[in-house]
Amino acid sequence: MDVSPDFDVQLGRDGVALTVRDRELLAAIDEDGSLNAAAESLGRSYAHAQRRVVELEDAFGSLVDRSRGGGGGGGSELTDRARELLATFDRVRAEFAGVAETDETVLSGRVIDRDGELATVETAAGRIRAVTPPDCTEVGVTIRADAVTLNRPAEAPEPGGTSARNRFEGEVVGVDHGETLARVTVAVEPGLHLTALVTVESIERLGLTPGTAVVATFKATATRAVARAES
Amino acid sequence: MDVSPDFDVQLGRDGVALTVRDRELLAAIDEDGSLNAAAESLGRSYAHAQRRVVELEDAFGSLVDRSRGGGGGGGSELTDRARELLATFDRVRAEFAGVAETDETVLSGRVIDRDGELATVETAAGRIRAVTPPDCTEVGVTIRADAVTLNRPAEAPEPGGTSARNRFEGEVVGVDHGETLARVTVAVEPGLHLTALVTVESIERLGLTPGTAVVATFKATATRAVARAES
DNA sequence: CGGCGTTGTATCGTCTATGGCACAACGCAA
DNA sequence: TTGCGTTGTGCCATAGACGATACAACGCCG
Repeated sequence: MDVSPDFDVQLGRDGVALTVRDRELLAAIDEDGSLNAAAESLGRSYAHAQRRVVELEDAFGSLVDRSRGGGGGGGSELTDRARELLATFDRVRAEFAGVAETDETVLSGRVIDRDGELATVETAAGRIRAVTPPDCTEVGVTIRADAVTLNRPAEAPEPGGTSARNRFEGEVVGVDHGETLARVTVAVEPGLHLTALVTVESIERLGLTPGTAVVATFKATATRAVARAES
Repeated sequence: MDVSPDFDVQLGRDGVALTVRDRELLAAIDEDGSLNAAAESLGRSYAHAQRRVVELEDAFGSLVDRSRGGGGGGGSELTDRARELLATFDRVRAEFAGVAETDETVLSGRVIDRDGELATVETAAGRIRAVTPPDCTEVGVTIRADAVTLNRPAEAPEPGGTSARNRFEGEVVGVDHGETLARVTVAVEPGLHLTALVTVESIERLGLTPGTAVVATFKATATRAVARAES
């Protein structure tokens, strides 16, 4: 169907949400040294920017040290708290961006056992442990490519020795080289592929080429199931 | 600082974005069998709902089979494509929700080597391979708890045998039991903790209690660095 | 002491998203 | 043929977000 997932991040606190727009504003204040110049350089109204800063400080605490009068008329500067806030915003945004970018393999299956948030799902590829919402049996299981680690069969950890609850033996059927990252397609059942995102360094180290036998492992806590329309 | 990350998902296509609101609308149409009743039950205006459906179909193709006149005056029904769209929307949303929920450990460090998207970051815990944006040396590395797998030292995969590029030996210092999931805190350096999200099943299987020696591994492709303010 | 560029504050106009409403078109059933 | 509940369409009202403008307060500096 070819849709592109997109997202908006916000950092919430006390009912106020710091959005991308706010992030830009704070960054511009940091850059320009004054609330006025920041609004100007962003093409926004000073009045609104000022009100917004007050609003944000109401919820997040002191963010901008503002002073009026004095040499040059005054100016503004970000507090350490504001910088910290920007940093966590960027971190969160980077995480989300990672999710939006990396592709995933989706398997449909049926919940055959459940224990709180965790369920065992029977799929065409075998049984998968995944985080599952309550009250659903027909589910789609999504496995993000960056969550799948590939191991040489001889050195793959035994199920009892690792916290990776899902383990599938398979054979590499395709390697899609990027510059430094590569998508590896692993056949775990005839006609059933799992894709893993690994570094080209790993490709070379493990000697991954079509035909190579590998063991793919991924954690139950990194695997999510969602209810599937029973149409 | 105690902020709560939040997000809005959308599925984009041809410049139109299918939002949560649209998802609700389509679901209501599916439920109520008519566009009219759907708008009613959602407390929205029919006019706007109808126009929105047309807008969406402009971008996504046929979504709602609508018929007017006839027994009961007509009615509407979702197409298979619409159902598929809802399913992928839910999957994407579940992925994002997972990211927003699971906590992460953040390490600050310096890029000491770089190869395209991938960089080696020197941190207090050691060297970490992570996906890194271009043009930054002072970075914060974030490691999501659900991306960290714990292994028994004896059975931990050798660096050469796995695609998990990051590997740290440490000692369990805390286990925060949930119902079926648990957060395990691992000290990889004195005073430097890494948290992993694992199932309680794994806790028992690996015998994880404070003092247990473990090897924590996580993939470079699941680890992201972001530029840090050099204040 | 006046100038200057800033911060604060109030008010107004605009744009956009949305609900409210009116009315035509439709097609089956009584 | 009439009634009915739906879809389709146009127009207006409302609310919120935001820019534009104006003006007071501030405090160093020449």
